[in-house]
Amino acid sequence: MSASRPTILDVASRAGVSKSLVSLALSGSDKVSDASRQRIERAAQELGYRPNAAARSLAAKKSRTLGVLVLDLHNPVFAEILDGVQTEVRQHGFTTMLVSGGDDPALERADIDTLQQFQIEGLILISHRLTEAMLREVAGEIPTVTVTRDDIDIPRMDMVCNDDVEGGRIAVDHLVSLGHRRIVCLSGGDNPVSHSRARGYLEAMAAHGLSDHAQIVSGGLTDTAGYRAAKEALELSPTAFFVANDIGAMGAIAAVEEAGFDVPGDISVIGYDGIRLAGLRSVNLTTVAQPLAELGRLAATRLLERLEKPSRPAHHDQVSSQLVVRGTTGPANPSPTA
Amino acid sequence: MSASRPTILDVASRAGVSKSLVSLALSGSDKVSDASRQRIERAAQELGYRPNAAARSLAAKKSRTLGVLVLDLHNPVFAEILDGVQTEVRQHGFTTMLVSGGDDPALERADIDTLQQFQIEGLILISHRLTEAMLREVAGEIPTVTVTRDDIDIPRMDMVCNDDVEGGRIAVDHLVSLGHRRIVCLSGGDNPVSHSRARGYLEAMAAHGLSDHAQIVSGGLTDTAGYRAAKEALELSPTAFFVANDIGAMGAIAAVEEAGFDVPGDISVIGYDGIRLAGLRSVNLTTVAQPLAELGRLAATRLLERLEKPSRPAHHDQVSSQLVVRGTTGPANPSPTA
DNA sequence: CCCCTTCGTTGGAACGTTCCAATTATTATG
DNA sequence: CATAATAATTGGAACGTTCCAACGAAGGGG
Repeated sequence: MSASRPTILDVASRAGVSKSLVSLALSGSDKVSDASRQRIERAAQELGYRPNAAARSLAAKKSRTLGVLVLDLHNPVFAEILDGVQTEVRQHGFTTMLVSGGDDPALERADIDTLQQFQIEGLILISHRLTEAMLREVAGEIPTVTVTRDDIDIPRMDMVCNDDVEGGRIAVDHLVSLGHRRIVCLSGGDNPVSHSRARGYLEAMAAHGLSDHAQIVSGGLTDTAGYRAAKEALELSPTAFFVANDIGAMGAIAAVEEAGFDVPGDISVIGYDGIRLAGLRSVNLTTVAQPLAELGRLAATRLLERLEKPSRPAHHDQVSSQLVVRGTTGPANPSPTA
Repeated sequence: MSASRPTILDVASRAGVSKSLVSLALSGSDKVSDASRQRIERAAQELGYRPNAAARSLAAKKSRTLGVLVLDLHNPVFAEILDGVQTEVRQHGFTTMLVSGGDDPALERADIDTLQQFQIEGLILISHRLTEAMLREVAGEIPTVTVTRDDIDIPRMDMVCNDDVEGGRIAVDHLVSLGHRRIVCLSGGDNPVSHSRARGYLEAMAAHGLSDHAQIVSGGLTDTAGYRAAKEALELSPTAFFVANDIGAMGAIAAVEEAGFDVPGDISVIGYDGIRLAGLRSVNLTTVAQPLAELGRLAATRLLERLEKPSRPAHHDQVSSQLVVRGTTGPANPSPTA
């Protein structure tokens, strides 16, 4: 019937020392005698003592906690980035607090607010929904690193992202090498990531003298968005789709097959991200794979570095993607509609 | 040069009132004059004041925060349950703190520790990795509700789960109605969820007089686990697989197709969960769908109720699944191996 | 044998909030 | 117009921790 959780004072009295010494011992100070340390540890153990993070963060003025905001927990791509973040963060003795964001910038801003109320020391944004103004505001208040966007230059804000323009080019190069010319880009909508990928697409199309065939249909980054965009884009009688992300590509394939076409026999589809799921034989999606865990790891590293040295100039990391050829792309079929 | 974040005292002095009144006003007390309230709100606004959750939780002895532990962020099934949790929790003015759990019980236990340090008021466990002893310990310390497990009866611990036994039966009934007899169960391994589903499978097989054909191959709840289990189970020359979850089923289909069989022409595959992704035409998985968001919503509701009335006896909710017939199941092929 | 250093330990202030009891301002009542 | 009742506001204690200045006890050097 433990009235309430034991505090440091309970531990202190049980060990027969002062609360200060308990604090010292539990934080691993070297100026505590072995005898005391042992008694303290035993007392803590016996009482099932667990430090109160609220009190700690209040007194120490630091929380040893990092906030992480992700765009959409439904898309496994974020889980894979998160893996990288977690690994790195844990190694440094920090805790992460994860929020998944509502669907619009205001909600997302509110989530960051919540995070800040918990006195997080730094913020990792794996999302691009925030407006530039909001982002500036946030980055001004707290060390921030954004993952997956490279469109904004904010003084103290680190960015780690994939070279999405290059990725777009890689996708197009692959399709062109298979003989495709009517390649339609199913963009992920109005956000920096999708813009860059679309830009890479346009540049590569131009480089191949296919500017006349370049067409972008704007969708979103979910399966349904990919499905709808593909359905619409089918009107343009393409021989291939470059879809802005893997989950979207899976949706696009669904639309293509539903319309009675074969992938890749009639229409090739290439995605972007390199989520594990897409590697399954039954999905077997050709894609432009980002080093996802590495992206997360790097973001955590940069943030941790900045906590050490807050005034350091902004670091912009860019990692490269790699083409992963699987089963959804193949030689161009001259008349897929037939 | 904002030395540091504004506190309630800054707001108070700017509004020309005492800190107590600010506290009152900001918590929406009705005993604050309109004039004061307005001045306080304006001052807070202008200063960009954000309450310090650590201080608040310390003083109020409650954090208004719920902890959520999920088994595996890579499986979209958890995101869908989480949606339900979030909706409900937010409506009640609570915040949720999400941790994703390491791979083993000890790590998961450590994650719960972290959650507890943050003084969460209640815990939602969407995981079944904890040992019974750990679970008892945790549930003894903090109001807890577990989702997706129904194997343990702990005094104050609420449980909400799907009727997995019934679900297993539904799957088998469906396959049998299509003429299948050599139905192999690809179980999700050694955990309560998978056990129940397997039990439903066994019961239904028996009910149909197919006990002789009942065979369980143990795998896991990931795509790769499903893939491996299917590969192994192919030796048993089945005409259908009942896989313990959708992601696993996707892996299983990959294995089946890789072995040169057609789904569902040669071998039918039915999954379990009803994740949105599996509804995509390109996946088109027949499955036993749980009401995922509802599961999450219910869990949150029960937890919130318990916070009101901590001594209430444990509530065990069980929701029903529904068969969703899509494209991966079809009439039995008498000799798929041929 | 005294003083100085070092080691181990301690009490108290501080962190930013909530909550309560106490105080003051305002309004209603006879 | 005094008094009671009510409304609005306030200061101070408390929450559980960290951190700092200060303390006593040993030990070493002169």
